[in-house]
Amino acid sequence: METTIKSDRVTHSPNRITKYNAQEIEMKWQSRWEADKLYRTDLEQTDNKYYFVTMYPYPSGDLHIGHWYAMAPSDVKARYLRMRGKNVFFPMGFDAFGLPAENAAIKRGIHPNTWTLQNIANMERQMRTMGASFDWEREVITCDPRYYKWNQWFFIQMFKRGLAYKKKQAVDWCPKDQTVLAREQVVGPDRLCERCDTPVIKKDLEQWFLKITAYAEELLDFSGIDWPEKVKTLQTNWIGRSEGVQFTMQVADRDETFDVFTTRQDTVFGMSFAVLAPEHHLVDLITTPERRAEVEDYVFKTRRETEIDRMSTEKVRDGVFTGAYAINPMNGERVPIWIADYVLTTYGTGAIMGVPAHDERDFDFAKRYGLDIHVVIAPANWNGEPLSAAYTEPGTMVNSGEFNGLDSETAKARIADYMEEKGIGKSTVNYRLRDWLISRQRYWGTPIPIVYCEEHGIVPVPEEELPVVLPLEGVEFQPTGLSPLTYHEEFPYAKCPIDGNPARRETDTMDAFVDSSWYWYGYLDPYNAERVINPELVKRWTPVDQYTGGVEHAVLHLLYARFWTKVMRDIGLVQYDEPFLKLFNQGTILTNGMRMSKSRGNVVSPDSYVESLGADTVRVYLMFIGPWDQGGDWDDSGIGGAHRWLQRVWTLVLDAPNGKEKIPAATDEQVKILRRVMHQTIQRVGSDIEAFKFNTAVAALMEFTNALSRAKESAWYPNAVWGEAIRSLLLMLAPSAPHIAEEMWERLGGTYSIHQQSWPQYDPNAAAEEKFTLVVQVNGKVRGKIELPVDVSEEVAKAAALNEENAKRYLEGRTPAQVIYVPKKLVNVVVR
RNA sequence: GCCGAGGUGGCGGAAUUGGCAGACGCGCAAGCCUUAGGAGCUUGUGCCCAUCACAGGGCGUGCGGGUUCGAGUCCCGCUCUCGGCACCA
Repeated sequence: METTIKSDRVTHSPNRITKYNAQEIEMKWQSRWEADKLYRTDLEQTDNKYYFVTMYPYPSGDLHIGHWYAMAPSDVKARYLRMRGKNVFFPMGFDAFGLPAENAAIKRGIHPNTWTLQNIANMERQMRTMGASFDWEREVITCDPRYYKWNQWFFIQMFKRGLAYKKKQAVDWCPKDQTVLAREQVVGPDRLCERCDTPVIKKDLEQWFLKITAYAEELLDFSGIDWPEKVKTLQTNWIGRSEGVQFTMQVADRDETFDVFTTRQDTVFGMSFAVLAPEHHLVDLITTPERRAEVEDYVFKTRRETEIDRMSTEKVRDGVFTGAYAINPMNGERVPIWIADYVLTTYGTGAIMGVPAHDERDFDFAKRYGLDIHVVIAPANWNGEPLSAAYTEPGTMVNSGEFNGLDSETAKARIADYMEEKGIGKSTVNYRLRDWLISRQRYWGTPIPIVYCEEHGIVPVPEEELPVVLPLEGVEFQPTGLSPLTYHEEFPYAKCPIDGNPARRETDTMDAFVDSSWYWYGYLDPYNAERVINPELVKRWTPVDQYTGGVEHAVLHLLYARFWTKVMRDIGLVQYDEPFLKLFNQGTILTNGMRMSKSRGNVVSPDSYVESLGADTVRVYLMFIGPWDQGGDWDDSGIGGAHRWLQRVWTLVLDAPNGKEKIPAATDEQVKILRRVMHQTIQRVGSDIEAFKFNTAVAALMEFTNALSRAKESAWYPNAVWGEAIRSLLLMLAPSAPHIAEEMWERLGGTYSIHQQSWPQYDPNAAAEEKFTLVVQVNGKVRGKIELPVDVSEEVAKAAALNEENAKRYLEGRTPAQVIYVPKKLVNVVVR
């Protein structure tokens, strides 16, 4: 030990050191790192590769505090992993197609391309002020033809495989944005447009879909990926798998049949009516002349209702009788066929069996129209009285022919088998998931590479002619309900790739979620003209090791991305099933409980904080305010605390001795304690960052700073010991506050760059405590505390506890009934 | 209605397998320093009682029960907040 070395070290003298000037330091290091290409990843070097992606932003114009909240902690983790020896690839790009650009064009007369590129330039500048370690050389901007060319290529591959198809159906239309939307982009019970909160309406339109439903079953399988339960649940519910049977019903006295789907085949003997969706094709055919007027009125009414504001829709279950009857295939009974809008065309077969006794909706409907209610599953202790509500629980089968007496769960399986045997129906799985509608009647997106020929119909553009370039000139942006490209002078006029005759080009563009479905493959080989992906790099670097982003994309981007990768697998581009091995969802920063958005005008800019306090302070504060996955309302009242801490670190590290006041040399014990705290901190900070617990990682660093300050005031430490502690502090600070850490590192004579150093080595022996505080409880209440060596025996600990002054007062005259000993924790003395 | 997450000081939030509740920070208070400070430093700070005493005591993690030597943590029943879904047969 070197504790005998004389000290001339003294308490601090803040006047002697340079003031912490965040702006100056940050600008200096940002340009240095950039000049030195510090964060350019060597993709050829794949030992210890780690592909870390954080969701790329939409270039709305300004990087707000919410972007920082998403990106800065990701950057911290990327930096940390590099120090742990990983070859981290941490790219960034822009989700550059989409509506806001076009809306800006309409509102302010600026071209969407200009608007987008200006915004990107500004946001890149802002991201640099954050000090993020993105590899900008692999940037991808999705509105670049060299990128969206491959969207078109993918589309054609899917078209060839039947995974992209065009179909006319009732789709969701946003009247404000004048375009259709995917089912996933219609939110909440009021069915609002995801972008502009306008209630959507239904329109019958011919649109392009991607057949995501072909992967429904596979998308339910999350094995092999480490994703938050929440996202898995959201996706699972969204896909909405249900098992049941589909069986055929004969229309009485007619040569027509229709299929129904049910998950409750055990209740089939209780059917007392059948219901078709008003849009069902049979409605017109089977309606009897005397019912026709009423039926047509109802059909007209429902069609109108879907087009008016859905908010006013009350869930009244009404419908009308068609006059026709159907035969229950299980017992030959005739049941009336009704139509009602509570039956949806878009799910199952668009027709149901009505079993009022065992389905709430059917019960309401039957009550309203005086239809029969047959109980076929007896509740416990039921003795034949009418039900006051539908009984939907399992029970004993009654009035069900040969299935009587079985419990309904068993009967479910038996009846399914029976139906299969008799050819009545078959076991079926239904999903709520719909195919992904990707057509958009807007300009700023990837043109769909299709040509319509009078002779040959729908013809894909040959791959060698890609990209179909989105024209930048000669476009009127006013939305008309048709794509602005429709009115372009040249764009719509094409030649049929087969016969060369004049043909019409598809003028709709693709949903921007197509762009984001594969962009991380693009980073590995941006804008390659020859091939969609670089197979070598994709093989070596993907799947992505860690993905971070907001949970709002759970059933949008994150579902589409999984689908896309599975398609890529089936095309032979990748050899695995899932794009992102690990996912972490950070929370959202709100203002007054509301999401930040430019349109709401409630965005908080980090720029003024960066200017006055520095990027390092903002980064640290964002990490510190709470658990990363929690988010919360923006409140800057504590940001001064983060700044003060960095200031204290600055002083602690750089304060030079001035030789005036002597303080004692540290004892062996003090040195040991200092090193112990250091190693405990190394352990804590590392495991916290690993677990994305940035708030407690910062807290641990603050505690370490406090411990060092106290140590420095009370004793002089030998250079080796003190230097090691300070260096560890800086190394651990480096991912969180990269600029100030680099500056102090340089001033201490450290090798450039601190960001290329290794994370300090954790030594469990050095971290181990020698003593612990034994808590002495009497009847479970804390009555005293004793310091004891960690290896104390149970007997000694118990004896010490029983002898503790304050505890003794509670034990006076009484014999302990029981003495509980928890090693290294406590002794609880139980008295009666 | 269904599914999911969550209720801890004045505030943001800490708390392996049940074992010192309130780490860290904000705010607040007192003191120091300063020509001044919305700067900096030191100390204190869950609530209540008590006290010369950093003697002590009572209460305390949304509410009500339970299990246990011991519960923020486990179990049962409520309640409130937030997020998602919403006639899915």
